[in-house]
Amino acid sequence: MPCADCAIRARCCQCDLFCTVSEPTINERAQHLLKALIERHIRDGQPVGSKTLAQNSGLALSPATIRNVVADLERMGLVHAPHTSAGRVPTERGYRLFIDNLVSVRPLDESQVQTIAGQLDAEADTSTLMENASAMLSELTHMAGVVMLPFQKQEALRHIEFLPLSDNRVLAILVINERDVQNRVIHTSRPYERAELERIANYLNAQFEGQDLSTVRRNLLDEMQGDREHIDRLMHSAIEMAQQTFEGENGAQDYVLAGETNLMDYKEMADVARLRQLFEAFNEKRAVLDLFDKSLQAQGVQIFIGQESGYEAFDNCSVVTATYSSADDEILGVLGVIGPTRMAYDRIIPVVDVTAKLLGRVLNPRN
Amino acid sequence: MPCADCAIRARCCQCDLFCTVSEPTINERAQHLLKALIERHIRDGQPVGSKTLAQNSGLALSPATIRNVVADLERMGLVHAPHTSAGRVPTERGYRLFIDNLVSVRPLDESQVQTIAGQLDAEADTSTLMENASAMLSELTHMAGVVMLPFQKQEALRHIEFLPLSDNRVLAILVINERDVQNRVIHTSRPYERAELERIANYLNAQFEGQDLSTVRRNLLDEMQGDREHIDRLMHSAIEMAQQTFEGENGAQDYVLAGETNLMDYKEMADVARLRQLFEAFNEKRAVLDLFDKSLQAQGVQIFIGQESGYEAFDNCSVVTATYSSADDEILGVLGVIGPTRMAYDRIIPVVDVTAKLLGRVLNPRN
DNA sequence: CTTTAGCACCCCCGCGTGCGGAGTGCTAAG
DNA sequence: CTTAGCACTCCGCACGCGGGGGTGCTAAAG
Repeated sequence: MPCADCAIRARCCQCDLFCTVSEPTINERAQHLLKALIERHIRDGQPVGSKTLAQNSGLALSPATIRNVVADLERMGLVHAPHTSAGRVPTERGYRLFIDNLVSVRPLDESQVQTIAGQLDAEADTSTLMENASAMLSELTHMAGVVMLPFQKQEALRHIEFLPLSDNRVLAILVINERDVQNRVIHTSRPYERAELERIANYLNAQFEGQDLSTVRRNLLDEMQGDREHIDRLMHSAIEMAQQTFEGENGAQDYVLAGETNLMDYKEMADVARLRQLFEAFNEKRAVLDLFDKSLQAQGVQIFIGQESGYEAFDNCSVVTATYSSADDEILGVLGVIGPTRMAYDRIIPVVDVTAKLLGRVLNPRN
Repeated sequence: MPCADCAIRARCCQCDLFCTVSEPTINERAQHLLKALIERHIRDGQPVGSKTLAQNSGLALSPATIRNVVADLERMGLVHAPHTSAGRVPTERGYRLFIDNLVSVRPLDESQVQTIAGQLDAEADTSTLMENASAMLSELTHMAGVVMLPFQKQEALRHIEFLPLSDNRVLAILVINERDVQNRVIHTSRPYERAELERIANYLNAQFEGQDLSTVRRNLLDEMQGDREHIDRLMHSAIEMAQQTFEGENGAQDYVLAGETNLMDYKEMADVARLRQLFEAFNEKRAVLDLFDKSLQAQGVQIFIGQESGYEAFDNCSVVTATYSSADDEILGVLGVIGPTRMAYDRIIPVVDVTAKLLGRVLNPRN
């Protein structure tokens, strides 16, 4: 059952990656009750029982009736009772359904949007901007904010330069895209004179200037594979050197994290061992990067609930991401927040959404 | 009472900053017992009672006698009983006395030193080196490792390069001290040709390579006042910029933190609220930087116990720092570890000490 | 067939109680 | 000064108990 009217573009029926089980039909009333139950649980964190639900759902039903319905929901795996006689708590599948079909997102009013926009200073340099965005996300949501650094889609080699260091080491300086300068130390098989390095650099500059970095890499490989009799030693070194230089250039992505400590306030995160796991994941970065990478595949807001992320560290967490894009709708990167699964999605989603849009807009004037 | 034979140069009697109360005389036996008590407590984290102490101290004394002595220690504020009938736990003053006079540091054996040395790769660039050092500290001690970035005392201009950008902008690239690369966009009053920029760079390189930045700047100013023709505003602003960059960097010190999450393992850190405070302090950096700044005043190992640090976030923590220095004993920076006050000082102190020495040695060949 | 009231049951939670263990301070004797 | 003995204190733990919130089932009502 595709959810055509899926208000937010969440990872759901559109992709069969997570939603392997097709939901059995679930009638209007049950949906309404599930929604009320989840909203209630999000509000106070307690298991919610039939009585509260009866008073709270807006439907004129007796607790007994509600018990029957909720029992169905439990059979469907949408809610779960922590113990025999407690109320019900949403399961991950329950949250999934809620987010895909039920949640009523509360759009931000104009003044809030203005506030966010005001925080994203167009004048600041990129990394400061990312930090601000991240800090803002974490502040607005009281959770951890993450902003992945934007891709440099076209990495045109602008200039390359080598400087001799001691001990067979050479400092390579690459200028990419007008203003990005990278430098790294490479180890060579023999010492090089400065003049020699200059000639190598000249050759590479003449040959490759303006080309995309990946193209450069490919071309270098080609040249290596050809006959190479006519390639003199100089050329050979040039290529060897360039090869080494570009090898490390795998576009290692990175992100800016803020407000992790906010997470320590939630009672569902009280377990120090889990907390440690989570913070270690933040440090290692791999999990977050992988997850954000997945989010790149579709534009807009996506949500990973608990185990959907595939990382144990995020087990009791939800991750809400949104891509931010350039004016011509090219995706530049991803941002988002990480918090306990029990989060106020109706507020969080628009915050992430709007921040992403505004960040894209601010980023736009630049290259 | 100055402790002339203070084994490790700790913040103690030498400076009256923290040690305001002069210890009443405390006899040999009491010292021995205090030492045994603290060592025991460090080992198992439990309050230690008279019986354990009797069996453990090596002195042939009955529990009753020991009780008397320990009661004295309590009156002196060196130990403290959590409740009426528990054993004793060292107070901060107790730890202070222990560290200043009693602790028997266990020097690392040669193989351990070699291991550390092996991890500090002299080939790596500075920031990687700092990260490695920090990671190693945290691993060896199972606590949080901190390495403050070294000061750049002498800033020798190694190479300068200009690249024309669009719109009267020029990208200046400076290589300083072998491997530090700085770059910035400079706005110029008129467009420059590439050839022209090359000429300027060549001139600057020929003229000033190897000189200290401030010297360069002075010389440039001199030249500007004299023969105007050769000197370009461009050159001037390039050097100015380099200077700025470095000033900015020196002012805002920074550090590399590793293994914070280790701290989550200690049961004395189980309180999530305190943990949060601590981690926020790590993020804000101010507290750590201030503390490390204080450590710069004296060479060698220093220890801040609990409230001595003056920061609430470190209340149940101790900070063990050591300065690392160049060959000519000029202090380059500080490193250290942060952990619960109940830490194995006899092991931690030499680890920090040796790491600092080795880091200084590795850093030495450069600049 | 659905909804509802009633009922028995279940389980968590907080509270008081009692008990054993560990350690102390005091006292009096060696 | 040191030590044995003793009374005392306090913590931690297990146990039991009662109340509250909530459930599932059943049977009656709509």
